[in-house]
Amino acid sequence: MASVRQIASKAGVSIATVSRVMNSSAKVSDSARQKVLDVINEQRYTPRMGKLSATNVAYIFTDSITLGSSYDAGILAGLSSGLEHNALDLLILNAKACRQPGEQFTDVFRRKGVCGAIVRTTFSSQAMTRAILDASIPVVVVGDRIEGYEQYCLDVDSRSASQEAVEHLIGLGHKRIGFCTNIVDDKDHEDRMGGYTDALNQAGMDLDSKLVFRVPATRQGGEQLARRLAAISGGPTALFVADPATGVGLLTEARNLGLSVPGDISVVGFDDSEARYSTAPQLTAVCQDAQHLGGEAMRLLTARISCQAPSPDPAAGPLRAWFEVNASTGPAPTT
Amino acid sequence: MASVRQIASKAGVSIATVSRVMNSSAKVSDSARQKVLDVINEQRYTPRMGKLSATNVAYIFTDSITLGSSYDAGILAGLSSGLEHNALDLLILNAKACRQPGEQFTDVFRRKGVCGAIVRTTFSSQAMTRAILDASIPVVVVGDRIEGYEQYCLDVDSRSASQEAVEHLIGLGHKRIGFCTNIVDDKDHEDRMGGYTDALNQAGMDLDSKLVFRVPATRQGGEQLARRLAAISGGPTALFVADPATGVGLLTEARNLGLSVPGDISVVGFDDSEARYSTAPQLTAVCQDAQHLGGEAMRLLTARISCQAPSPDPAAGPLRAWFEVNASTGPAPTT
DNA sequence: CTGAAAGCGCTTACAG
DNA sequence: CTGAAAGCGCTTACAG
Repeated sequence: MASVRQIASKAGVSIATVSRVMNSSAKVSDSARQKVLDVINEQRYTPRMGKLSATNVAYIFTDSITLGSSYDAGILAGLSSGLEHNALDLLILNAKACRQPGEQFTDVFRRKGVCGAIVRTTFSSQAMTRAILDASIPVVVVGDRIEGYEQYCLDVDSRSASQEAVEHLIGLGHKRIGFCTNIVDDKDHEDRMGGYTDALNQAGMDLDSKLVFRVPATRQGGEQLARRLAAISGGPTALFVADPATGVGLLTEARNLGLSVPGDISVVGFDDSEARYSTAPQLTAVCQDAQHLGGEAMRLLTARISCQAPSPDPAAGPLRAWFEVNASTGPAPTT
Repeated sequence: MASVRQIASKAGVSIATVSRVMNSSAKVSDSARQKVLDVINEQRYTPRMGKLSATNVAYIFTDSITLGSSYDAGILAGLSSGLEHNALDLLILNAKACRQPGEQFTDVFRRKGVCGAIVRTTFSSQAMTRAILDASIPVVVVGDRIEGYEQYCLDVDSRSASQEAVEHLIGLGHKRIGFCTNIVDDKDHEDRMGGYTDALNQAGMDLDSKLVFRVPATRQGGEQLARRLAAISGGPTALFVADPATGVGLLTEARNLGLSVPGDISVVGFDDSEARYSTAPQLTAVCQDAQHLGGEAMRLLTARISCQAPSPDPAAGPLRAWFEVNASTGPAPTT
């Protein structure tokens, strides 16, 4: 609303003095400064124009923002490690909400001082991810692989580790091996499902759609899954759960229900932090390191921002998921 | 470096056309637009002046940024819940690094479009917290209570719940009850230590400084603590561990070392998420809800930003820690 | 220390 | 669609 001119006239000084107060320039008398500050506070004056700086890295969600998950916490921790060294700050953005009517992402990024973006995406919002990729700033996509933009995508391949996990279950004699995934799809979850079907195929086993479950990727989802498993007969004797919180919730509620892991059912979880070590039993899991992923994404992004090493192939040092056997898997029950 | 004028002359158009291209205004021919875009990309042109908007909420660390902890993950999740509704975005800032030479926080906040800040602070940086509080925008402090600014501080009182926890241990017959806290102090940790000493005093027990431990508030710190406990004789038979990750690491490493919890040693942890449910044994703990704290901080801050309900007393609905008995505490060993 | 005036970088009617 | 020119909001020598 207000401008320097109005503030100046209300305060009974010139616009130059208002400007000096705003810029913490020392050469203003205390009395003049006070008059100006009073009017500024009263009018809630904020300059409408000014110097722009683009020193923010955006962590931008094309779907809803889920900062509570271990995946996002890990990524954020990784991202933040590269921040100070580069004098950058981190801005959390919701891609759906951040645009004003008719605005392009280029405009949003300029308006918000964003010089580079990490995109957190899912299948259902690929169009939006493409729109962000077409903005005029460096972008790195995590968790998905967008056709035609492969070099901007940094994902952890968990397909072969997932296959290994299911082969481990097959090797333990399990015949009915289930799979549980999130209610939202992305490339990461497709990989895990792919590893599951690869292992079944290779062993000549059929995919039974009754053994494929979908619950929200939360502790509550895992608890719900445990109750479903306890309620059905002829259910799986082993399960590959493709989300960290789901696996933890499943173990907790299984214990409450008197369902023994791995006695009654073997569980392979998925871990992107170190949750597998604190569960009881410790969770056999396909693992990735979300913090490392965040760190690499930041490294790649800052290199692009400063135009060092255009890095045509980020897959040079691929990020790998691995399979780790702990205590939640065992031989198939002999019925 | 470059300005509209230079871009215009290099592209062979007028500054008006450059401006139109920058603003996605439709009335530019494709050929002119392309010429301008080429020069802009080549020169890496970014406008130096422009419209300012202040729609960011800062989560500002006066110490190092620790986004990996469950406390920060919870707070962020809580903060983000109030974001979209208010058309605000979240900016992570390091108070030490964000100021340019001679700059005040007021200037930083204006430069970065920050209209309100949540301060994440510790004892060692109270001066910086005060400087932030004196900036001209609404501020809420979490985790500490700054003298003279109590109404801007939102902290969870864990003192009485901590006292209750230690009384629980005393009631179980423990005589040597230890306390473990972070290597960095803040009001939250002071509360927990206070509750510990309150309970000892009330029971007529002396504080033994050999039973007070300090390790980094991480899983590794907890593992280190377990090894220290295993190595000494005449150590505590019960322990109140004032940090979430420390308690989890302690349980994990204790199991590795063959130290039985609660058989050999009872452990009361601290939990700000739901970690206590996935440990083995499930952790008896003083609990707070970091996500709820973040949500309340955001509610308070947005009310101040929009000048609704000046809310003179945020303690109206106080945030409370509580004590929860699970399976990691038991009777003192009979030696 | 202060104000009138020039200046900066960008945007926007206006005329063609 | 485009440019010359006026305009906007803020900043900054300059003179006092």
